[in-house]
Amino acid sequence: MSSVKISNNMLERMPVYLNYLNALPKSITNISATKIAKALGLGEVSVRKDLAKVSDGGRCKLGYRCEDLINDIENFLDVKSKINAVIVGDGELIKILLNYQGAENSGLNILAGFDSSCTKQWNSGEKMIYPLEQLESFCTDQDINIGVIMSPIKEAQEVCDRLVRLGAKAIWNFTPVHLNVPEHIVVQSENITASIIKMRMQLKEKAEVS
Amino acid sequence: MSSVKISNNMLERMPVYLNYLNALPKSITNISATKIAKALGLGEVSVRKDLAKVSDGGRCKLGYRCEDLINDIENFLDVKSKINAVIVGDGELIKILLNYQGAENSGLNILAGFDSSCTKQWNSGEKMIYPLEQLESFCTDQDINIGVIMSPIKEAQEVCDRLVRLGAKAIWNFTPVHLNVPEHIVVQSENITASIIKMRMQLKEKAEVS
DNA sequence: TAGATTGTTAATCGATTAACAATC
DNA sequence: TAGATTGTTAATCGATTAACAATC
Repeated sequence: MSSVKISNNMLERMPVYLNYLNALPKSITNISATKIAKALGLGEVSVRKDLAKVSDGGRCKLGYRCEDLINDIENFLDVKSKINAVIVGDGELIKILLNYQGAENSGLNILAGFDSSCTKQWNSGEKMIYPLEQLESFCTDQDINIGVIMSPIKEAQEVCDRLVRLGAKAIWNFTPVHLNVPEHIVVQSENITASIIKMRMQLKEKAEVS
Repeated sequence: MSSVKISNNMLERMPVYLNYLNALPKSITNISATKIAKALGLGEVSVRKDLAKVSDGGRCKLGYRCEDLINDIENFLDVKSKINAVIVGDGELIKILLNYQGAENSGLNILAGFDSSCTKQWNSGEKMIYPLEQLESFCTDQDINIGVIMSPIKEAQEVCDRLVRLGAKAIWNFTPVHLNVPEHIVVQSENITASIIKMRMQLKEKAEVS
């Protein structure tokens, strides 16, 4: 079950709702789709449809109980079940993601980092960073679901191949490189450059209007 | 002119093309939409339409001259014209973006960083990081287009307000907070949590199929 | 001419929005 | 009852895909 069909767009809105709901003061116990829509600048009907997909706690006149809605969304997203990840890349970058609270909260359990330019293991806050050579020996004992790639461009594809070989089912790609993977592997690419360009184009459009 | 209408999706594909083309070996002088589509796992017709929107260099049988196509895309995206940005947030995070080459290449000219938890200015590689108090005095001399927010959640909205007051026309938001801004301000939010959840859901779907 | 390619026009698909009925 | 809200059905919009004509 749980096979409610969900669009990518809806999926991206879910964490936004969750974040908004969690930030509400404790004194607010009920919330309507209308209010959420207005607060987040979204379409009222979109929000209502989204919420209806993940919760049946909606009551006429009252809306949803905040607590229940948070729970329903979390259940739907299944953030409580942890999945394992390792990060490969530059030590400083790794350090930031390793200690990023949001990752934990989304159910991502980052086990360790691996830096190609480091020769000794070191402790970055709570988690360890090892030399890249140790990737294989570390992973064989572990069940790795997600491999995070923050490597230099030239190493990205090779690192990707290694992670896939070690059993990663998904690759979270922070490099601008297009990664070639077997068909059954999920690739999620973050594209900082595309974000900058999107902003620039929007700025330009607004400038043209005025 | 230049008012070719462009969808958000297309805009996101553009930097991907650019990156792919730039990575091609020098020996390849011509490339077809078909080949690009195959290499990047995109629809053939999509790519052809995208390219047709930004370039008229397509030749039957030959495709596009790589050099020309790169040029046409760059022109379309207008990455050569620089726009100014400042970053506010944690020093270590700032440092990474400050020295990120991709930002420069996309025409983003980051002037400086501002850290609420630092009391003295320091030099992070090429650029300076100042105490947050100095944001106003620094910006009044400068023409700021984009304000980048990497602050702790609690400070995000306040920092946003300050940046808007100082003339930022766009806010690049790396916090999970929904920012309230005047209507004419562009907000681009990066949502790490949404990315994790998207990956997780895709993994789950694949698991269900098999 | 045949084949590879471009670019366009029409068809399909999916997401958002509008309209409305149902309920407390 | 009136009003706020939910949730659904139909209409609109936009993007992708399919089919095809044009060209070198």
